[in-house]
Amino acid sequence: MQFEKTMPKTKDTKTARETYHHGNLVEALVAAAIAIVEEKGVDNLSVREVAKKAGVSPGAPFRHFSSKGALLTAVAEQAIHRLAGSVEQALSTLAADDPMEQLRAVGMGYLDWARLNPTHFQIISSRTLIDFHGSETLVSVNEALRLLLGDIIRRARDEGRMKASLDTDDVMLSARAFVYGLARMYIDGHFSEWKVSRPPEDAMRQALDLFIEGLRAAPPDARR
Amino acid sequence: MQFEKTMPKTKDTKTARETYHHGNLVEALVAAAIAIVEEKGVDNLSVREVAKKAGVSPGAPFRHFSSKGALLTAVAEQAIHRLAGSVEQALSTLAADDPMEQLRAVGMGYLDWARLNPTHFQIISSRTLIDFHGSETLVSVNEALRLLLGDIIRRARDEGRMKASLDTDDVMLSARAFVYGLARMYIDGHFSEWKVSRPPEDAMRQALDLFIEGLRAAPPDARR
DNA sequence: TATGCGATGTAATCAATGATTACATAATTC
DNA sequence: GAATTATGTAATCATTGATTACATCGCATA
Repeated sequence: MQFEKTMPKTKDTKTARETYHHGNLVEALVAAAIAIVEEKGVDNLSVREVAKKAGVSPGAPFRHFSSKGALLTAVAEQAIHRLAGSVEQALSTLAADDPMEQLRAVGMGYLDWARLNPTHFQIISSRTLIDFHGSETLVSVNEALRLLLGDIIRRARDEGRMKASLDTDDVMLSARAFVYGLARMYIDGHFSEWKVSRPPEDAMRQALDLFIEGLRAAPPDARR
Repeated sequence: MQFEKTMPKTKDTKTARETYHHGNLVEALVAAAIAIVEEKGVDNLSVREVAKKAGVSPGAPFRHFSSKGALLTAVAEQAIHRLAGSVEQALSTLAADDPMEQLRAVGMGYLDWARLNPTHFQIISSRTLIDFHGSETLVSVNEALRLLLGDIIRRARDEGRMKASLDTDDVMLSARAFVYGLARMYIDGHFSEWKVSRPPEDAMRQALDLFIEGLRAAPPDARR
């Protein structure tokens, strides 16, 4: 949580910290970075300000993070766990064991998190701000989510709930592209240009439903 | 005279200048910015380097562009025209007057251009790098593309080629999100993580087909 | 408990960059 | 040909990421 040194300082050239050593600077830096990023966006984040917010000198963060990117990567690692949590949570609320419903839940869990955590979504989606492939955490959590999606799609197909003509890999890529595109359109500020007047979450849900309906197999007794 | 030493002797670059005034600095700056952006990415573009490439002092660009963003906006204005051209070109190659085919053509025109012009796509998609809404050109060309898509979708629906249950606005948003997501996944470097082993253009075409098939109405005599 | 060494933070500094201002020079207009 | 405007230069500033030399702490070990 917060430290007492963030309180108004009586002497501004020295920090109000009692000890020379911070105690837990790594966590404090990540927390400060998150706060700043949420307040002013990723583009307006400087290591100096992070250091200032944590109450240390401008060079201190570099003892723990070799670069600004490394600091943001730590932020991303925390973020992707929360994204995965949002997806799992959405899945867990389902009553029936229906793969098409699971597909929808995964999509909405992803979209909800992106909508509510736009700057974090931006960070974990970037491959220039952070060192994605250099982070075991980022790679593995991302892969777990991908495999989860693959399992659901495969099951939907095997159970005849999805068009048999569809290839699993194609559906995986398409589904990911679709939610990624929706999330990024929202975050990048394209919704206004596309006259999305409804609340974003409604528009996203409606669009997701449209996509999923396009995958669905006709019910077996649909002939007349 | 100072500027003589800034001129590369016997060099073939077009940055050499004999006169104090450049002559056409605005165009030269945009061209230089494009070259640098394509070579080193948007993130590594500095106004200084643009100025250097154009053979002028670091401050000169600010006589013509009030900020780095204004310069990039000019680049974006040129880019969006080329994007629109790619879409129109794709449409013009169609033989039959089939709205579903037109939908596919628009999508592929968009995706092809994004794939072949990744950094330009990034620029025109950004709302922080450039002043999108402050540019009449960007807004109007974007809107024209949106209206074009709307017309095609409406016609597909009216002609019974698309599921009657679908709302035009929903299809528009979904279609845009889908191609935007594909393009950004590719440009942001997500394809490798999603095990897209085929050539990107093939994967994109396959995915686009999948999406469009999901919209298509069953042929009237499809019952058995 | 004393001490020595590695870990952690500070201060000073560098280079790159976006941007501003005062000034110099060219081009244009009358 | 002089005055005016447009255009480019030079100098400078503030911010920032990053490095280095140094100060300080605190923990392990004897």
